[in-house]
Amino acid sequence: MPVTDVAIDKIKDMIISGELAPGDRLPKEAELAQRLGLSRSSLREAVKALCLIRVLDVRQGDGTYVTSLEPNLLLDAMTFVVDFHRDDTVLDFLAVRRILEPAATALAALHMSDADIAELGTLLGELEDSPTVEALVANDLQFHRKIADGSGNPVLCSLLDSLSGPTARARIWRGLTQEGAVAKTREQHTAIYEAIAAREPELARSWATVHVAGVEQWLRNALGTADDPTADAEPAAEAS
Amino acid sequence: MPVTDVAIDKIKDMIISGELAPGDRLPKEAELAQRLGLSRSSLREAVKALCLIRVLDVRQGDGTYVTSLEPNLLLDAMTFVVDFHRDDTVLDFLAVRRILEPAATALAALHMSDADIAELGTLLGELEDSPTVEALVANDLQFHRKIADGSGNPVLCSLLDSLSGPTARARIWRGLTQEGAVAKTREQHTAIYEAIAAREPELARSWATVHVAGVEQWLRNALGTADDPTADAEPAAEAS
DNA sequence: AACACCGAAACATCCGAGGTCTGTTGCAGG
DNA sequence: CCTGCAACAGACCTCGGATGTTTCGGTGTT
Repeated sequence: MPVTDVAIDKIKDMIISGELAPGDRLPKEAELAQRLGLSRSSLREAVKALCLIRVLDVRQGDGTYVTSLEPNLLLDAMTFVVDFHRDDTVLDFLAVRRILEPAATALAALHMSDADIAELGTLLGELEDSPTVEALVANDLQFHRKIADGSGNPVLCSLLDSLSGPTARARIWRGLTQEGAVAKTREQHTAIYEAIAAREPELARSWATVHVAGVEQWLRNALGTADDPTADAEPAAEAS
Repeated sequence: MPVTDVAIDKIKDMIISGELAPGDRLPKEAELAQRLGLSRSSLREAVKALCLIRVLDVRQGDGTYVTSLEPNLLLDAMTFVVDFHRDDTVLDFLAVRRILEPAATALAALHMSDADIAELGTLLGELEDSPTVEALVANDLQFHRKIADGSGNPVLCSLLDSLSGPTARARIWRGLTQEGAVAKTREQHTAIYEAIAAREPELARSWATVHVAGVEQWLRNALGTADDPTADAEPAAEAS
């Protein structure tokens, strides 16, 4: 095994064993390199790799630190991974979201504070009648993120965040807006909000299921009918 | 932004744009370095990072290749991330698994082939009466993986695989065996298997829920109930 | 007390020289 | 003609040092 990989494991072990706690500073490059028995160059490769997945945080002129290691930070790295999956496996990712989102929404109906619910309502009102695609995406993202956050489970929240990341969403929205499904989506968002406000987890879950399934159905038709993206075929889809 | 990070993005873009397809070989280090406008050392850091998350695959003496980019490979990297979360957030991870596992089991009841179901049954029979902890963990892992795989959704499968990774499991099992819950677990596994074999998705889902919830409940008690105030403080726990 | 300057510490980047592994090529033997 | 072995070239691996940049903290001036 390459020395760099060994170094990655060593550092990982140092963190897991508790020798390095979140927020701690690592020994300086030269020192740590000697201690692990390799050159600075190789050590830097290891550090860079751990940096990509948000385990370490290097600050030039200061030092290298262990991050907070909170779930949202680490799962965040998954966004990067999801970016690599575009057309082919989008439906698989969406299917997972269809499982998680209703569950998160139900949990949110139980755990969200009144203040957070109020903010959720504000969010709905902020959207103009004819919003730009960018505003729409941003609002949609915030709405679902707030609900996920309201589930009280940071892992679930981060996971959903990664799945519905900014990447795949824009394209979907663009398509949806072209078919004038904005109104329907807004209705569903409102319904989800009201179910949460009424503290009705099962109702919230159902609306969330309907909501995600609608997008899924639409997407399935959009890229399922044929590989030809210009084929708009059935405008139906979406919901019913 | 550091040149290395720029390089990571550049390579990422080259892959996403299709310039580099899965399985393709990258230009040699020196060449790519010049093309991206940085030194070989810095490029190597970028490559190493992308290697950690299974996007690239370097083979000494041969060259650097883009991996298949299949979901299982990329999500696999999440196992590495999950390893960093031990005692504190295990329950959050388990809660997510409690959402996904029943859904996957229900899907498996619908989609698994008869041959795969037969293999699942074989797996159950392979376990001895008084297995070692290692054998138990291995068998349990295989059982759930096979079901996840049977869901037909590779993303869901990989995600579950990461969540129930080998790390957190061993400890849980050790505890469970000490309380003699092995028999109960085996019963539940059998029930799940029979529900799948009978093609009863809802029954399979319920058994899976019961199964995971049992582990969750046990773990919650084992770790100390004082964590979640909303959690029922019933001493009920898991076993009978 | 507030601000500007300066130097030490630490990371960022680059370079060039060996080392090691892998796939291929060419030759000899069957 | 096919097979097996050995040498070769290509590509990555590792190293250590030199130089640039950024940050932090101490110092002196206003």
